[in-house]
Amino acid sequence: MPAKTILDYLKKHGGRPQEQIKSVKEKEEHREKQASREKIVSSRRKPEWKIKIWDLRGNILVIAEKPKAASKIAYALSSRFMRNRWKGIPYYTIRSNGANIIIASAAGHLYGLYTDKRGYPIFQYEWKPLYIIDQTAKHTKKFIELLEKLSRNADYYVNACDYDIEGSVIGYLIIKFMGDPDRAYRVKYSSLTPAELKQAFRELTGLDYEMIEAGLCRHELDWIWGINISRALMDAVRKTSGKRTILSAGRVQTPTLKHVVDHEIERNLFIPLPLFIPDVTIIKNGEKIHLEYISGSLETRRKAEEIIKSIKKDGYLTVTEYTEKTICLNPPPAFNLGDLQEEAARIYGFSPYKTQKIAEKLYLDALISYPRTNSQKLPPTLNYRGIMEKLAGIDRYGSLIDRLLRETRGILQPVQGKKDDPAHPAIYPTGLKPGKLSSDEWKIYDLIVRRFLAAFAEKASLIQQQARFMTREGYEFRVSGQRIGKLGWLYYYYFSKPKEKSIPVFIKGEHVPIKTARLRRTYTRPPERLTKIKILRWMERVEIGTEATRARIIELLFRRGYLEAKGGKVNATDLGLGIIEVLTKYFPQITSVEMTRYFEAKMEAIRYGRAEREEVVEEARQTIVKLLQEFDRVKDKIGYLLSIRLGYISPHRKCLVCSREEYRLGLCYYHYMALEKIREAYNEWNRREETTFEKFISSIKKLRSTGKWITEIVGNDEVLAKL
DNA sequence: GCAAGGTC
Repeated sequence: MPAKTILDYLKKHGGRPQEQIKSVKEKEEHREKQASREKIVSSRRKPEWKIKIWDLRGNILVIAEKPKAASKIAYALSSRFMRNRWKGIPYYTIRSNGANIIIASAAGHLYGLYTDKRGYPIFQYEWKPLYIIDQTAKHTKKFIELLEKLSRNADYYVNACDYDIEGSVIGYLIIKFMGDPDRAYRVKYSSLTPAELKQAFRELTGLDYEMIEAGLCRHELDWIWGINISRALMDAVRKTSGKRTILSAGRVQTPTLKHVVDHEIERNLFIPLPLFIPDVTIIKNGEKIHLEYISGSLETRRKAEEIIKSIKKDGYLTVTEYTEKTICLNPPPAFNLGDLQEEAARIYGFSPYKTQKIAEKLYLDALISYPRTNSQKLPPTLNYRGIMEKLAGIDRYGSLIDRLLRETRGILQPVQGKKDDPAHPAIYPTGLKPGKLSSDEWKIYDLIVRRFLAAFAEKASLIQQQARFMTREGYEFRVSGQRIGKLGWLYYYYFSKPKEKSIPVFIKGEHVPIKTARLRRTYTRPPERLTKIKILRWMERVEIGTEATRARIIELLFRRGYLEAKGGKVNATDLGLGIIEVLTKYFPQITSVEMTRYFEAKMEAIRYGRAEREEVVEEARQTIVKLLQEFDRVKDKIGYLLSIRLGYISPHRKCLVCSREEYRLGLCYYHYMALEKIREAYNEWNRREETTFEKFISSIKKLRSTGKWITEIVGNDEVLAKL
C-alpha cells in the first residue's frame, strides 16, 4: 500500500491498517483504541470524562511546550525512559506493555498567522509555520520536522503544553497540521513536579476546544486590528511623502505609548506653583535638628508668615510626644519576573529587557527555574534543603547558607507572596554550580539566590523614633529617626537595608529652644520622569501584555522611533505624539487598555459556550472596516501630519516656536496648550503670593521644573506678546 | 512589513 494511502487511512480511522493487525492481542488492543476514540468524541460534550495514558495502546505522541517540560514529563512518567536526539533536538520514549509513549516538544508557537496579500482592509490570513514567516524563528524548523516525523506513526496525541490558552493553541495547531485532533487528548497540570505530572497523566480529557477557540480568536483579533491599522498608517505616510517607513499599532503597544505620551504632555505643560514651608531648627544636646511642619507645606505666603511670627514670639517649642516603636519587616517573597526586573533596575540600572534576557540565559543553563512567571510562591514540593546544600558548594554562598540553616534550625519554610501564576512557581536557583558567568549575569544570579534565601530567613525589625512639638498657638512640628533592631533577612538580601538616622531622646513637656525659624519657599513638583521599569510596572498594573512580552514591547516602541531615552529616562518623540493624536481620533479603541478587557470578556464567553469565534471576529471586522473608511476620508491630512513628525516634509505653516504644523494663533497644538496653561497658572500663582504678571513669567522662566513647552513659550518674546 | 504570543 502506498504511503499516502496508509496516511489517509490512519487519519480517517486511527491506528494501523486492518490487514496489519495479526495477533489476537493486537486485535483486542485495536478494539480498545476504537472504544477510547468514541470516548474522545463524547468527551466534547462531557468534559468530566477522563482516561489514563496507561490505558492507551500503540504509539502515543506527547507534545510539550518546551524541551525542559518534555524532560520533566519523561522523568515523571517512568524511571526507564530512553533519551533520543534528532538533529540535536531531544525526545524521549517509554515502552510499557503494548504502548510506546514518545515525548517530544515544541518551542513555543511553531505556527503564526500569515497573509500574502498586500494592502488594507485585509481579513484573509492563515496559519503557517513560523520559520517560513519569520527569519528570526528559524530554530522552529527542526522542532516542526521532528514532530512531523514522530506524528506519522502516532496512534494518539496528547497535548501536554502549559495549561493555559496559548498552550492549548500551540498543541492544537501541531496536532491539527501533523496529526489528527480526533485522536488527541489534553493533559492538565499546574506545575512540573513529578507527583502532579503523574496524576495529571492519569486524567487525560479530550481536546479543550473551548480554550482552543478562545485562543485562536485572540490571535485573529490581534492580527486584524494590528495589521490593518499599521498598514493604514504606513500607507498614509507613503502617499504623502513617498517614503516607506515602518509604523505600527496594537492592542498592547498603543495603550503603552499613550501612557507615556500622556505623561509627557503633563510634564511638558507643568507650571510649578509656590509653596511655603516654616523652616525650624532647634538645639538639643548641642546638636542642631531640623524640624518638619506637620502638614508639610502651605499654599499661601500669608499663612506661613503668621506661623513663623508665632514661633519667634515664643522662642521655644514644647515636646508633646516622644515615641519609639518597633516595626516588623517581613521577608520579601521569592521573585516573579516583574519584581526581579524592578530590583535589577533599582540596584544596577538594568533595563527590564536586559534583565529578562539574562534570566532566560540562566534558565537555559539550568541555574534557575523558569523566569517568565508572575508567581511569588515557592512550591511546597520543592526540595529546599537539597537546593541549599548545593548552593553551599558555591564559594560566595557557603557561609551564608551555614548561617541560614543555623538561624532557622533547619526548618525551611519560605514566605509566600500574593501573586500567583497558573503554570509556574516563583523564580528560584536550582543549586547547579554556575560555570563562567559575565559580571552582569552574576548580578542577576546573585539577586535571585539572595532573594530565595531571604524568603526563609527571620523577620527583621526597625526601631522608629518620633518626636512631636507644638507652639503656644498650636502649630505642630515633628522629627523622626530610625535604626535597624534585628537584621534578620536583611543580612541575606541587603539591597533592602533601610537608611539609619537617629534622633536624641525627648521628654514630654520639655521646652526646646529655637535656633532658627525662617520661611522657605519651594514649588510643587512635576510628575516624575518615566523609566522603562516604571512603564513595565504600569503595564502589569493595568494587566496588558504578558511576562514574556512586556519588556519586548517597550523596546519595540523605541525601535519604531515613538520613544527615546536620555540617561535612563524615557520621553515620547514628536512621532510618538503624532501617532497618538491620529489613533485617538480615528481608532480610539486601540489606544485604550479597555480593548484588552474586551478581548478577555469575549474569550471568556467563547470558553463558556456563550459566543463563537467566527461571530466575534466578524464583529471586529465590521468595526475595523468602518473605521478604515473614516480614516481613508482624511488620509491626506493624516499623512501630512505624520510626515512632518517624521521630518519628511515641512509644514505649510510652521509653529512660531517649533517645527510642528500650526494649530492656532501661529502655534502648534502643544504650544497653544502651553499658552492657555500659562494664563490659568497666573491666577493661582497670584492667589498664593501677590505678584505681577511680569514677575510670574520671569520666575517660571528660571525654574528648572517648568515644563519644556512652557519654557519655550515664555522664552519667546514674540509669542509672549500674545498673552 | 505590520500584532501579540510562545520559547531557542
